[in-house]
Amino acid sequence: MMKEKLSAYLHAKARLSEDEMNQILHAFQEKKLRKHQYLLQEGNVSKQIAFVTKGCLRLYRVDEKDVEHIVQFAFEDWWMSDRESYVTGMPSNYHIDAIEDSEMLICDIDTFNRLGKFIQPLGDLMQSLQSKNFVTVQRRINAALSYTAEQKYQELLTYQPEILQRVPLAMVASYLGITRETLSRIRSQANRNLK
Amino acid sequence: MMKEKLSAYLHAKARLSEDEMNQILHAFQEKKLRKHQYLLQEGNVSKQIAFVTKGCLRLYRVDEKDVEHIVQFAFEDWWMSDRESYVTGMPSNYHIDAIEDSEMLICDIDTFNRLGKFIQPLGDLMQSLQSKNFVTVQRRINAALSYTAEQKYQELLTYQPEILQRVPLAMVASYLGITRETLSRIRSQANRNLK
DNA sequence: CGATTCTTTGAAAACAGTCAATCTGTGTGG
DNA sequence: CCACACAGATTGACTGTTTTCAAAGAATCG
Repeated sequence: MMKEKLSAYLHAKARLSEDEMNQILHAFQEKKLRKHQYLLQEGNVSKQIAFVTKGCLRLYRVDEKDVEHIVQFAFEDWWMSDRESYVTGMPSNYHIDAIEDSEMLICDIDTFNRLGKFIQPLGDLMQSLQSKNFVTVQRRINAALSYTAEQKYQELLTYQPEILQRVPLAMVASYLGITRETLSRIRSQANRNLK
Repeated sequence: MMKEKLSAYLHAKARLSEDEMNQILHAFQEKKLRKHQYLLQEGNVSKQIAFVTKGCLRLYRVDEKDVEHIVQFAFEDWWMSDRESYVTGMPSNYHIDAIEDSEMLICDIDTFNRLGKFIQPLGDLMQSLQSKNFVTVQRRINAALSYTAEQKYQELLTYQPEILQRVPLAMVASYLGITRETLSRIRSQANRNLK
């Protein structure tokens, strides 16, 4: 069931032979998390990549004052990993947990990279995802550095409305780098302006 | 002279045969820019990648109020391109110009990618640079979203002091997403605390 | 219901931005 | 060698936005 989802996803995005597809699917393991359960805890070195088939994961950092800062969400058909920890080989500064009951497929990153190297279409797909991700991230930097709270909210509405529809507002605020109170005020003001 | 710099750089970072090295060097063209001259202007589609051999380039966006927001600097031995415009194929929202008299080698991105695909060590190098860049960028997002102006400055001191040593403070401020006045006040206060 | 969890609202405080003036250093032309 | 212009940096007073803290109001779930 989970593997069928990944298979459908890969089928839609890359041209793979039956053999290649099986190789890839074979490398993944199923995993389920209930709401609030962890995939990764701070202090561990992360060597896994997850493909979400159901639910939603979040990647976040906790600062000195115990405030959470969400870096990324991952819904169905999205990939999630702590790339920073993987790249640096250092223990992770991040947590990954499920914000809904979720199902995912897990693969060791080294294994996955090897697959990407030997199976061209998979490598190309990953390359292209990285590029798209880069654009998202760059937009995010721009927003964080130069937008007001209100502009950040508008940008989210424009480019990632699915987040707003799916995630508690307190987490949206954390993702935007503002407080929940500020987000709440912006929204109520935006509503008033509509009328 | 410029090509020797690139050659030395590649030699240090990747194992390339003489033939491969020549292929790569051959794809690049020399270019010089005086201070304030443009490599890329907003509204164009960018298809080039630059390897800086001397001086310093900056990539920046200009907002509705004509305020500049610097996304990235590139000193000697750094790469610079407007990846967003390349990935999306849309006209660029960014400018690239020289903030010192600079020299660089230019290559068409498609050509360069093709080289990376056929010359494994080059592809691997680029992959690894992307990964490192990813970590930098992620740190930048964290800083932008959750740090005070002072913390951002401290982070820059720790992780990218070369920027501080090289670039006018007004540009440092723009890179940090704060005003030059605020940066100035932070610095004078930091000095006072030292005594 | 009762108990979390999530969201909203209000008032005060902190932080950074804006505007305007001044200061500093560097280089150029007389 | 001086004077002036210019770019960059600093300072002060004021304004505005966002955070903080505290409390209360919805919504959801067993």
